[in-house]
Amino acid sequence: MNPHSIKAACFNCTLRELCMPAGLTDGDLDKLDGLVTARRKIKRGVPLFANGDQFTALYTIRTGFFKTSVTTESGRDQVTGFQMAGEIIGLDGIVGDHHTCDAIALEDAEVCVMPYSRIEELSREVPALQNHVHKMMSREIVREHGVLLLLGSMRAEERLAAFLLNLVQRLHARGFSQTELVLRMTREEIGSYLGLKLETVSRTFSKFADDGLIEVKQRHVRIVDARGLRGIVNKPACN
Amino acid sequence: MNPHSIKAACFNCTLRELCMPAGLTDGDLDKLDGLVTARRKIKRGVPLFANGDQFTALYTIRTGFFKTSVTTESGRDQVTGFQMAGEIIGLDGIVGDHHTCDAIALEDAEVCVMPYSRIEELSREVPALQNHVHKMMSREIVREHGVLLLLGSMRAEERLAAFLLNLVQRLHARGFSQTELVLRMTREEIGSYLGLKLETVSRTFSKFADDGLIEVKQRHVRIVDARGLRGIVNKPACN
DNA sequence: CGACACCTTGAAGAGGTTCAAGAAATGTGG
DNA sequence: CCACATTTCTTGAACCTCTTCAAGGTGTCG
Repeated sequence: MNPHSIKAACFNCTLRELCMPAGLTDGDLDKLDGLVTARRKIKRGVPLFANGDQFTALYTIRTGFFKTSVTTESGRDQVTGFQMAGEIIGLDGIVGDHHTCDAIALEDAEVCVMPYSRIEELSREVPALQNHVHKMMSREIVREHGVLLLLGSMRAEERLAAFLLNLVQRLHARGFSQTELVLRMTREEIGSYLGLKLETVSRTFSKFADDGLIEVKQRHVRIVDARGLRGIVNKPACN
Repeated sequence: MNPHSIKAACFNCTLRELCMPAGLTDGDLDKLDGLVTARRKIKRGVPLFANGDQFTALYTIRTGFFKTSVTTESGRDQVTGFQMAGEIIGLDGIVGDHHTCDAIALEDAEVCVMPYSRIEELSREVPALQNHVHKMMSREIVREHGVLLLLGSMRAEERLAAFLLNLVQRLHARGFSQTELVLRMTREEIGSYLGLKLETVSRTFSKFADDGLIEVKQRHVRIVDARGLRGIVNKPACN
């Protein structure tokens, strides 16, 4: 895959506004040629990188769906996020030259490989890229703040409602339905992310369905009453 | 406060190895002159910045102790971290030009103000600084991964043990005792951070004391059996 | 010294987990 | 293409951890 084809691909990529800084000049775009050195296809279930792997690059998801998770020596396991097209993974590796989490494809996927050394070089030359990189990292920090809030202060129903609304909102931003979604992950993975057991996730789905908030059939979910879900997340001002 | 005095202060600062990149040349140090434009004293209980404040700078803590917390419109509240000397706060503000959390001094404190625009400029010129900034942000992301693991998969005793060990380890890295510490935060703030109620925190402290793991007298804690605490955190390989 | 914030402890209750069994979907190999 | 194995999901019942509510104790600061 030669650099030229990559450049053309970035230029024409429908995801550009998701993963590239806005307002780049043509000169900037020329310089950013070579930021993405390769594409990589990842089969479902396969790690893009794993805990302990040498850190060399950040990855932008072109297609597919990933989960990231951390694991302790004692076998504890925590899903830290689910990532979809246009989102970046690998930021955890910068600090220690090695990745500290696993990134596993939940469906066949393709990513753009951006060697970190190039990111460093280019962001010295292109302030818009520099700013963009900083914002990506800051965004990830703020996202995790939200998850901390969820894990630290919400009950099962609130967590799952917030999770569904977040997922569907991100999918909608990518042109998918605002009301229908297909879960790419198992109940257990949802549970790990939300700090719940898979049985609790399943039961809560059933309860939402009983209450007429959603329709669930395995991994297919239809949001029937988004307002109702939002009510569940926001209402309890009790602390 | 003139730039020269700041430069001298950074140069001589005992915290330099905590908050500055290692291996700077004299030329680099000259360039980094002007990174810190001011110092700011913050009284206990006062916010350094608050949710919604315009983002202008990052702050390195010189002395004192902070907590950061996020709040929702519905009044939900979550402590996202406790920060001590040499640590940086404000990274949450980069993505949206406004801070999304509160940073409140838990004791009288002093911070070094580093305007973000200067950080951007200087890190284009000084690769060591650029790398350092990236690492700081990555470190924060990894730190939060750890908190997600804690909140998502640990029980009360495990959380509190992990919390104490983390605190004492960071204090030790700053030259304080490995076994004795004074908590700067209330039981309620610890509880918020750990996703527990203050009563549970209090009870768990008492239990640790009964079990001979620690001695507690209000905010004074003495680690009697660090190995035992580590055992609590690591043992349960059940998931 | 008195007011206020903070901490401790008990008892009852709720929410989530655990264990268990069965159903539904998915994938595999013949 | 079907049968079988495997994974995933659902649901029930008992249990346990943490929360809630309540009261009293301790420490701190003006």
